[in-house]
Amino acid sequence: MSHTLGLRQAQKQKTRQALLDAALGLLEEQSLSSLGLREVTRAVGVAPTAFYRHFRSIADLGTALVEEALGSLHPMIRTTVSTADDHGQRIKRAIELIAGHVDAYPAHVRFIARERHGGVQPVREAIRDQLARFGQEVKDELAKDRVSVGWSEDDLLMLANLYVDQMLITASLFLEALDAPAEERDRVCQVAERQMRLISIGREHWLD
Amino acid sequence: MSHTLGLRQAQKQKTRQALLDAALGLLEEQSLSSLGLREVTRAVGVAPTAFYRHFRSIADLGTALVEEALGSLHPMIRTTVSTADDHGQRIKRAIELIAGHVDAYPAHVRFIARERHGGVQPVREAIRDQLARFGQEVKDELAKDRVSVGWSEDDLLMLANLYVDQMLITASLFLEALDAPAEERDRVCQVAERQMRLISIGREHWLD
DNA sequence: AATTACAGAGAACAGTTGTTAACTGGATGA
DNA sequence: TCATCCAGTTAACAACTGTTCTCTGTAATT
Repeated sequence: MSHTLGLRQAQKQKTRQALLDAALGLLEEQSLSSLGLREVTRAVGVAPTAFYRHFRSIADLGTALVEEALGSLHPMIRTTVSTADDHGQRIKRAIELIAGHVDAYPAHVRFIARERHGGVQPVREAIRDQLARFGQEVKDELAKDRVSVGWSEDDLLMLANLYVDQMLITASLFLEALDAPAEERDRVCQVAERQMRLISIGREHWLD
Repeated sequence: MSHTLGLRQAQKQKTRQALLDAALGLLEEQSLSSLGLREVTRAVGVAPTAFYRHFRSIADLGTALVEEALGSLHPMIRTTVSTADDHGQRIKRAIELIAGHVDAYPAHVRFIARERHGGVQPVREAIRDQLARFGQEVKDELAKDRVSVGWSEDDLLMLANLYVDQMLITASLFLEALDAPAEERDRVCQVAERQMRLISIGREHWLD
């Protein structure tokens, strides 16, 4: 089942990706609900009507961006949470992984943080669904840990979602500190690590 | 120093408030960066140009909304955190207070959640400043607690900000559950309470 | 009673927006 | 080779945007 994707489809996917990239760029200084279809096509250098060959609407493009930003992140999360080494080290690695991801894909992170509570319903729902998946996956990994014996399913999911939210908060802080001096970035790093540690301590004493 | 506010100024403040209210209403299904000046004046029933008598721009109106939504909340937070009774009861009261506030001012809460990471810089900064104030105030109250002896200033502020973020997350969850059946709302309530309790447990064992 | 200040109205401006329809030209499959 | 498909173009549409300038009526001041 090889699909070598003829010249036709290849070019189509190329402009589709160009539209997504241009939109993501424009969204650094505005929200999705104010992003214009013509604005996007103009940035790509293509006729406004060409937009409809790829997306029904801006909201549709938005949900595609959600998939692009979060879809490929699931394996990353799983391995990070599951890898079992020293507790303190694990937290440090998680924080560094978040920092690295924000460095590599700042626009994607900004988009998710911005549109999670943004003005476009379908996009909010797409993000909510993805984050719920993250929650389930983190829960599954936590369940394997020996610290989790005696925990109810509900409590495991509660903790998993707490971790997921905390990751997003941390990512957002790193984003704000992107152009800040190194000392500021270090400070954010330390605060994030301590918050994560405090939650983990709460986890260890949950059943007392 | 009495200022009985002549007829003139009284009427002006009235339309100003009408503009704020109309904007807040329109923002339930879009973001600030897509809110139009004419849209707001039309909703109030006033000429577009009248807008400039009250605000320089939509961003300016946005920062006024931030003040309206968060400015009067400081005393509420202080007393809630400071009141010293049974630990479990304190958390329950805090959650109920958040739920009540979301019920009473859903549009304000939505506005803050949406524009905290939204596309309008001055508004983001206004919200960030207010939340930083909340963090400081919570820290001040936490410092008075006997559980806080031996804590560094940095760690106290770290914890305070963790609480503040958690309050916002909780408020946002209540908002999503506003039109949901009572059982769903109860579920949200219980999850929020447990997350808050887990953080508090982490706090108690922080110095181990 | 006469003058000033000023909230709001009205009209006009150059640009912008989403969406429609009909069209073009090169890749695709028979 | 020829007919078909379809990504992208062109042109046009009514509706909308923020902002300027000028004007009006009435409250506030003298």
